Amino acid sequence: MLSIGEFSKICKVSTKTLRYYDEIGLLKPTNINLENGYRNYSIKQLEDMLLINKLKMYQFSLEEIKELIEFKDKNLELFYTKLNNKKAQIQKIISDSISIVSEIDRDLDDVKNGKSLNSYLDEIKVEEIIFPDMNILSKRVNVNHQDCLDGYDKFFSPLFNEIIKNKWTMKYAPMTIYHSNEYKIEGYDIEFAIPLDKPNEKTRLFSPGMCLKSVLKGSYSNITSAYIKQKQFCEKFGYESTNNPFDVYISNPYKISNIQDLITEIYMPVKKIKEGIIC
Amino acid sequence: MLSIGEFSKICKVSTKTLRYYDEIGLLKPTNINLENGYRNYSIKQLEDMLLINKLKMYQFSLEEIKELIEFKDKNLELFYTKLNNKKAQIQKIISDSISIVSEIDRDLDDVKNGKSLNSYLDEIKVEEIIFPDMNILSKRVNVNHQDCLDGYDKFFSPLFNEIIKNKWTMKYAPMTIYHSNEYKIEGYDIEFAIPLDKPNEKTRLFSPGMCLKSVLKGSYSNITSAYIKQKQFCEKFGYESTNNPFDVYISNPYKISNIQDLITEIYMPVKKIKEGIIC
DNA sequence: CATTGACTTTACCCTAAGGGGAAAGACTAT
DNA sequence: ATAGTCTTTCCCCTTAGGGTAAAGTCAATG
Repeated sequence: MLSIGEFSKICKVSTKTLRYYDEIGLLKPTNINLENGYRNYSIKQLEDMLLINKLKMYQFSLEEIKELIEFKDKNLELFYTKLNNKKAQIQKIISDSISIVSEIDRDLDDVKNGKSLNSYLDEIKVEEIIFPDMNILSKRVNVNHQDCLDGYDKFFSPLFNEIIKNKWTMKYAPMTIYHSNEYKIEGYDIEFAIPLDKPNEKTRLFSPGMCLKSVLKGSYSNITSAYIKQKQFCEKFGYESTNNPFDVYISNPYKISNIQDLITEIYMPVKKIKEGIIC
Repeated sequence: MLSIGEFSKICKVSTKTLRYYDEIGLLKPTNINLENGYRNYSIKQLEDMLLINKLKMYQFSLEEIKELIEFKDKNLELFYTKLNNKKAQIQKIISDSISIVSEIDRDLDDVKNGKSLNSYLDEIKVEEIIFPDMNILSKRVNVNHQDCLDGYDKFFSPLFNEIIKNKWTMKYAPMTIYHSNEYKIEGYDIEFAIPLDKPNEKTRLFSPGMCLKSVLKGSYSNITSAYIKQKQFCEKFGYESTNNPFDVYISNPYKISNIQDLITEIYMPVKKIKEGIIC
């Protein structure tokens, strides 16, 4: 039997940690002295601790490790699957980290050349246009964060299927209209819409009128940059936003191999509030 | 001027987050309505938020981001340095993650073959020996976690220098004797020692006597495995630890390119408490 | 003018994995 | 008996906000 101090010394784990693992039921000492409350660990538990440390290194949470240890002896297949999933997660971290490093490299270059880190904003252009009226077939959905990561394909698919079934004809690229007023973790209220050539009983008229338009190339994650440029444009030239913004997906993300080739149009319906301000 | 909700919508940042950034002083609204306490943000602050999000993606803490934003305009060099350091940190994460993936691969293989995840323990052998008495030149240091990661070179160097200066002769490989009784975050009490061929006024006699010995190949991070095997050996064959464990660094880590080639001997001074138990 | 619904405010409690420290009891050696 | 070490429980702290509640505010509607 080992005292908590001896156990700690051998495993190089603090006594604080051991008491915490006892508390959450991850590694309970084999016996506890009833007289003084001292924890006693068995030699066998050293190996348990070794496994816990290994799984911790693999970035499992303590909750997951608790489950895994239960499954280790009962359900080896599940154990294998979980380990495999974790491997995929870490591989994703690797690829994400590689992207981040290359983005930092671009920024380092900018700093060296005396440019601002936000200088890429200058590449986003804003223009005023009149968006033509459209008859759209649409569906409003509450979209959560995971859905955003998965892509919008699953929300557009039913609409595409209905169009094919009824032999309707698309007139323009698919779009999303943002009805949420605020960013919240639980999700956005998004209308997925496809413009058709003729109205029918399932369509509604979409008539945003005067809009600011920006063209976004590459990942959607830069979309806020376009919003910001449009807001700056509004302030500078005296426009005011009148309605919900919407996006048009010019290129189909599923037919494009390089994310840099993605093209999305960002629209913000506006009205003029001041005339003749030119900067 | 933008209300917190408008600002949130454009930047895709929750109002909760904006209030928190106000609280910690990271992004204070340009003005606050004195009558109702409403926060008002300027269009210019949208870009500040964009920068904050970028730096957050780079895994800077909010505290660091606060500093960085202050330095951005004053001290561009420091900004550049911090960005570069972060890049190095992320590259370290990448290389660590790659090691972890390959280790998971080994484990997946083990699971497939029906082996335990701790099966590598079987490769660590334990034997009983009598460790010869040594005259050691030593220095006791309180070593913290960062020192461990940096390597022990900086603690051995002064000893080597003294040996060279006095033209003494080394008799055996350098070693570390562990005096700490517990693993703590603030550090270990470690004695760095080099055995000399002859005693002198600076040396002390190191006489551990009967020891259990294991040979560890590869990274020191597996050292606890050796401790555990020795503890198991004690229990099985009736030994008891009598003194502080120590390690001998057979191969010089600075002359070895592949970490797998590292050889360290792990010793635990013991006495026999039971005889003739063979399993 | 009153009401309704949307928006905003502050305030309080919660997260994961322990770390730090205090106060009190327990053990061992002198 | 006393000192020094070990161990116990208890309470507060960390990051970057999320969840919820109660209360005040705003704009639009009846």
